[in-house]
Amino acid sequence: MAERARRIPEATVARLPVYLRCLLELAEAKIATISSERLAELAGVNAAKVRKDLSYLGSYGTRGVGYDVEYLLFQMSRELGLTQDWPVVIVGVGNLGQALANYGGFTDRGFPIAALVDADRAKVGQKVHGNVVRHIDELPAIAAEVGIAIGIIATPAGAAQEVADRLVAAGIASILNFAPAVIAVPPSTSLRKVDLAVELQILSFYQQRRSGSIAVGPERAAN
Amino acid sequence: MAERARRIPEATVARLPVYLRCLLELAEAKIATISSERLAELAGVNAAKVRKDLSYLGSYGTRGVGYDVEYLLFQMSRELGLTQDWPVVIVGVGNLGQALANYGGFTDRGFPIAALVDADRAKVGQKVHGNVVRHIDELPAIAAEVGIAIGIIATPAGAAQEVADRLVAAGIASILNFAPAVIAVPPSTSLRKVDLAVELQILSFYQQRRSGSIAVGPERAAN
DNA sequence: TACCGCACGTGTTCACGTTCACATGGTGCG
DNA sequence: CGCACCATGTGAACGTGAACACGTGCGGTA
Repeated sequence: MAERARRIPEATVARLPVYLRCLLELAEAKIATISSERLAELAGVNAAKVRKDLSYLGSYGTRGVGYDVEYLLFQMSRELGLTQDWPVVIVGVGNLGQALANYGGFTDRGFPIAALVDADRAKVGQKVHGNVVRHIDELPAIAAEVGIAIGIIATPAGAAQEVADRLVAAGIASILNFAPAVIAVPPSTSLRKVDLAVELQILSFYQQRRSGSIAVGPERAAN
Repeated sequence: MAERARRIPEATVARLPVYLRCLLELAEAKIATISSERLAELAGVNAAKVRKDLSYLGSYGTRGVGYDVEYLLFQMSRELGLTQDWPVVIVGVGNLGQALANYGGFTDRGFPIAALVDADRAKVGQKVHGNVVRHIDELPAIAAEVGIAIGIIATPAGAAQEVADRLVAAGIASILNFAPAVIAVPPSTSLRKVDLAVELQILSFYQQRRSGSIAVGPERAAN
């Protein structure tokens, strides 16, 4: 609602949720104030980066003192859009899809699983973690019913692009892709991907290097 | 074995597995030769980046023609260390751990699940996807038995750091962390993380921006 | 009320990765 | 045998993000 015109670098956006989690832990431990140095330690980055990242949100710290945990939590939640729930639909009720549905960590953090859909009519009607599986053809109807914000693709690679197209057509503008495939979406849609095989292959690369010759490696995760 | 002294940028390493997957598809379709432009399209990047990335591996292309799919596949597999299997241990046999064990996609791609361990003795002895769950205290013994290369942390956040310490102590130098927690490892250890909640919160940020004011968003995933 | 110390906020410097544009050299045709 | 075409490989420009260092302002103390 305010004049939120300031641009936040993508790299910073990716770190905000990590800070948020640290702040939640601090709040739970009844710690009222935190310095950039200490927060940096918890988040596994350096202090200068923390200060710069937080400065994009506004000047919420107090010089000579640090940041008020509760206040920063509030501001950050607001900025990340976590003051409201964002209903999620999971497409694909195979191994991964079911695991995600059963995970539970989503609903807790403001991402309730509003629907499960699958292309296989044999799976339609099954109950997974309290949700009935519906057919993917119903996607537009479901999206309209409950205002679904985010679609999670948990299908085999071959189906991923078509599912993405359907999600976009249903008006869903945020997609998280678990399928091992590159998919294209319009510029107005946000797309993120999680590919387990890719992660393992990256680890394999450095492992290989370590065994083969003089040690070279990335010490820190680069998400 | 060779004088593999050239340094490959981390960003490039993260893209190699994607190229690899595209090449596998091409090989399956009996396509013998591929241009950087076409490969770029498949991988969802631009052609210049493809050429630069591939040039780090060596000069494996032919000017005026393109890249030989089979040959490039071979060279890339070698570079990524995929000519051998890398046994994996999954720590934590909860929802996520079981899903990963059942997934199957790992073994196919050269990352056989060699062991499952958990701290909960009630779970020890259970069978998951053909593997018997063993106690985490046995980790050093298991690691020595089969040469385990990679450890996957699928525990709750609270246990993650201790598990990481134990993996490192057992001589495992590559870790993939699914727990929603920041963990520290020695510089000689490779660490990558996958955090589902973080991914959703990043999507939430852009979704929020889109609803609130003039549309701003990252069109492409940035892994 | 004035001074001192401390931690934030930020302008600057530096390194990395991306993009561009073109020289290079291989292929095939006439 | 030579020429024209074409896609690779790469140096250089550009942009973004990381690291640094210091100015700034607030709180505490005497």
